[in-house]
Amino acid sequence: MQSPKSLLSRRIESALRTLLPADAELPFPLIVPTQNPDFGDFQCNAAMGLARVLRKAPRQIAQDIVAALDVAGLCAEPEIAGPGFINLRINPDVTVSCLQEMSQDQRLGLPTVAEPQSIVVDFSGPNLAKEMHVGHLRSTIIGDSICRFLEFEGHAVSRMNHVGDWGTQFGMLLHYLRTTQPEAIEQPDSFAIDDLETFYREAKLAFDASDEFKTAARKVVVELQAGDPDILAIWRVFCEESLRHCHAIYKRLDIKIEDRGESAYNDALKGIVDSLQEAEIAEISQGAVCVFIEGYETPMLVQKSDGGYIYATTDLAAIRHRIQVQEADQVIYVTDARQHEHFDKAFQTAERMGWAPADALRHVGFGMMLGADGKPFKTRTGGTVKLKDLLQEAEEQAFTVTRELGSDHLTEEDLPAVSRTIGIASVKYADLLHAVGTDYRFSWEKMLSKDGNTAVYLLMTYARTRSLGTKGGIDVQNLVGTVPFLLETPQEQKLAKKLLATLDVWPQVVGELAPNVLLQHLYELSQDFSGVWNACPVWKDGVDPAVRDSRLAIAGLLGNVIAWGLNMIGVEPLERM
RNA sequence: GCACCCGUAGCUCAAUUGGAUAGAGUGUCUGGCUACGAACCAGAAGGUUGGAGGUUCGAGUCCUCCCGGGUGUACCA
Repeated sequence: MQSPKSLLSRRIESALRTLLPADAELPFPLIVPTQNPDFGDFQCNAAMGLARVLRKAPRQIAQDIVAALDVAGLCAEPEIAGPGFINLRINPDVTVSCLQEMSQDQRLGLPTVAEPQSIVVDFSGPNLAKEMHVGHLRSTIIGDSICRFLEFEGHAVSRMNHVGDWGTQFGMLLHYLRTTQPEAIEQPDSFAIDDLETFYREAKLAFDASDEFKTAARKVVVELQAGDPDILAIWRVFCEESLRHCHAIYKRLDIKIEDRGESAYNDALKGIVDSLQEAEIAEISQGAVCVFIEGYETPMLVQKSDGGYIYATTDLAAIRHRIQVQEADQVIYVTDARQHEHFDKAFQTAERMGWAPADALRHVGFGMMLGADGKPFKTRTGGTVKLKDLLQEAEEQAFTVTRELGSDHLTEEDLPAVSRTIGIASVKYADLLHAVGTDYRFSWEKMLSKDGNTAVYLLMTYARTRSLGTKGGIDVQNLVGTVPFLLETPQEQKLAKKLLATLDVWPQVVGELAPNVLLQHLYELSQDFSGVWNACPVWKDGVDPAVRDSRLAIAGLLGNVIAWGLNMIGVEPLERM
């Protein structure tokens, strides 16, 4: 469906076409929402920009635009202000009819893409040698949310877990496993490591303590790379166990992802290097095979001087595989921003080699999670925070807060499940609320605070929309799209316009892969609804039944929007809390 | 050294990609539950957008130079 803004944009576009040469590019954006309601709902700033092109005074151009503009049935008479702003105020009946249309659509008026693509999203990607830690949190949460965006758009999304399942540290781990738990090889089903971190530490201790161990560990690496069946079997046992740990986390976070480790590309690595050399894109320098890239001092190494391959080689192989074998139209990498240079180099190289079309590869780099002191988030003793501990802590704190505040809507038995949801939702929300690209400070206090912009606020708003009908025995969802909207108060009108703005915000969210823009919008919606809640009674004596129905329907629609929005960040709303 | 990112209210963060008076939350102050969820709402105070130039009708945003912080920078990922 068309939002009021897009309806208006079309009219502006027609008006501008009459004033500009046929081949001229239209100014962008045609209109933007006003920041101040005194200026109406939308404003067109095109006149100022066209002043030079048309060699006319901007205010005169604004008048010309207004003269050519047909706003019949859409908005009030445009007003020209300041240097040439054109202010536009949407007719109330347009708001109502658009809201009606939105209410009747399962997708809330949001379209699917005309040409669905096959898109690979590479995210999470922990190293199987160790336990998942906070460093994987942002990639996992942001990556999942991006997948949800693209899936909702109608794309075919492959969620790929490019786990670190290869490399020298596996020699140490596998040899340690072989010596301490030989029965694991015979009975892989019964094998389990309680704590990967401890296991790693113990293996490292053994490695450092004994030259014999070191030699054996290095031999294991060689055998592993040579494809020795016995060693491969141990390797599989270990990787599967480590992956079980990962998927326990994913399950807790309600995240689906498909594992495809680095090792899957082993057989392709030699071919990658050969091709690069044949194409004379790679050359040998200081004994290593390197790709020099314009603008960078240092090359990207694809083969070490000892003949070994490194992550750049694997990433190139993965790119080629994803584009050529998986037939992806697009590959999106969600990793921390520090890897920007690496991916820039890899992407440029892949494009030059014809392994990926231009603009098919995209790196979404996120900032670091910092502690209250502004330094990387660590435990009190300076250690790495395990992801499972962080989630545990979040759930426990949510439990405490939930119980302290109490609820007339919950029984004691509801508490564990509800607080788990709140805890996990809070972690996701606090992360995605921040712009992806920048560092942010992690704060337990803010995240689970009882007031402010938190997951709890949105969840509570949703629960309130759902419970609003109970007093009259009505399910508000049944009224959505079936009763007329009567927007009597300023609060309701504001909320109605904001609901329609969802249609305009969404393209930006998915275009920029910016969850924070979505959450900002949902928060504003919730605030506007709270305003309605306090100003517009539903069950008070004397409320006109038609007004009552309208108010219940708005609550119902808002609930649907919040539920949808939370779903886009991987949060399932609670009916009661 | 070179490259990239950042510097916005006491604190944590936004700012529709160059638009009008830079916005939220928190904290501080004032007020509000016989109406349905107060985990809420209404209002007040709080700013030389690190600094200096420049580009133009208009700059937090673009260009140059400083200051301060972070990250990367040849065989880890």
